[in-house]
Amino acid sequence: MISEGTARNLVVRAAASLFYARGIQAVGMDAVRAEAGVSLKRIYTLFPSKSDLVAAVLNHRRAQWESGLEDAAKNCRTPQGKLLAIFDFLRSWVSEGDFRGCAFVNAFGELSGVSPDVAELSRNQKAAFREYVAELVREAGAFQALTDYLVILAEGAQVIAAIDGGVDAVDNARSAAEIVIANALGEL
Amino acid sequence: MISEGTARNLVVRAAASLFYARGIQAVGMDAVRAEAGVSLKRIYTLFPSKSDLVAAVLNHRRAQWESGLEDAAKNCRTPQGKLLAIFDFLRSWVSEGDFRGCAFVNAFGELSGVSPDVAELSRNQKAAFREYVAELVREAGAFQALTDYLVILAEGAQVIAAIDGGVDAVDNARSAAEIVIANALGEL
DNA sequence: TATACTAGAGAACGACCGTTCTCGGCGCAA
DNA sequence: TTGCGCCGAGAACGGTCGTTCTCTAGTATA
Repeated sequence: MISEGTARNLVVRAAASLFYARGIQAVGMDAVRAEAGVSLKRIYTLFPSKSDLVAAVLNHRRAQWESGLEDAAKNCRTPQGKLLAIFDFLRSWVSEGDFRGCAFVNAFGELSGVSPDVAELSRNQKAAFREYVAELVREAGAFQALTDYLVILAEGAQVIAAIDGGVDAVDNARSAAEIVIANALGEL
Repeated sequence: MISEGTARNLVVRAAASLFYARGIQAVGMDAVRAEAGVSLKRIYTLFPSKSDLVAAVLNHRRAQWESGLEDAAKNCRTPQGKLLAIFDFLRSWVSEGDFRGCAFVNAFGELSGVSPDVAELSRNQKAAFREYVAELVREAGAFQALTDYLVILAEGAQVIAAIDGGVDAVDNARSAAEIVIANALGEL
């Protein structure tokens, strides 16, 4: 039999993929069962309700996002480079083909009106991303407003890339980021 | 009895408000009936299915967005002023209190995976907004990449404002817009 | 081998939703 | 006044979903 940890992973990954592709409410627990290859009974011992599974999926997404960001920043030496690496990471993610926007933005739009938990998880993820950017902006010695400029560009790029279906928005956001970074460092 | 046109308006406005507040799938047709004060039978003669009502709501949202944009631009003489007026319009909308992001972005995140119609209506709205910005950028004599910078800032501001629940993101986006506009006009 | 336990497959259950139908009442034409 | 047609209220229907239950089969232990 599959170990508990493995089963949990299978379920979270299957649910993450299905929720992301079709929306959360459009995916029934039976579809998760079929995709994960884990029985309904098992799923319900791992996650007492669908809401708990949704929360686990969002936590999984957040971990993915954060490790992706750090991987992209790893090879950059300067804070400015790490800030621009955000857009390199976005570019590779958007290029994967099944890109459909930020999972937190989608979940927030679909469920924040009826699920305070989803709303809070989304808020937390955005706050954590903002703090990640803020720290880099401090290291770069730029004024703090740059933080919000870059966060807004990154979120806007994801929205437009999802709806337009191309990678152009990310490249454009990166160009705009270069402009506001240069401006914030007094290089213009 | 209520005239057909009036009933149609009542239904679309009620549905727009409920869909926006709670998400589309979370709102049943019976809730629309209660909010609009129009019988289910009547609703189904006006809109053959819920999908048709969703499409009507999105068209209504698009008209609202476009007239709001034009109202905000009306008092501005220069193209640059009209471009910045986008963020003034966003500011007043976000400040209304029940703001929960762009209805098209929310609908896209919730339904684009299962409804090509919703996906297309969202794409069309974003394309129209982009064209509105592009025309102003042409009039301003700036290079065309500015169009995408501003569109991305506007969308990002809406996402962050929705999740954070404040108006700051819009003000920050406006500041960033001023920087990229000045840059595009060679004023830096 | 016999037994007790466990897990999976899938049926079952209750709730809800989109959509249609029924029924009772109101207005209107002759 | 009488019949006719339209309307709203709400019941009804078929389907789906989240969640639980049943039944069967396999396994480990004594």
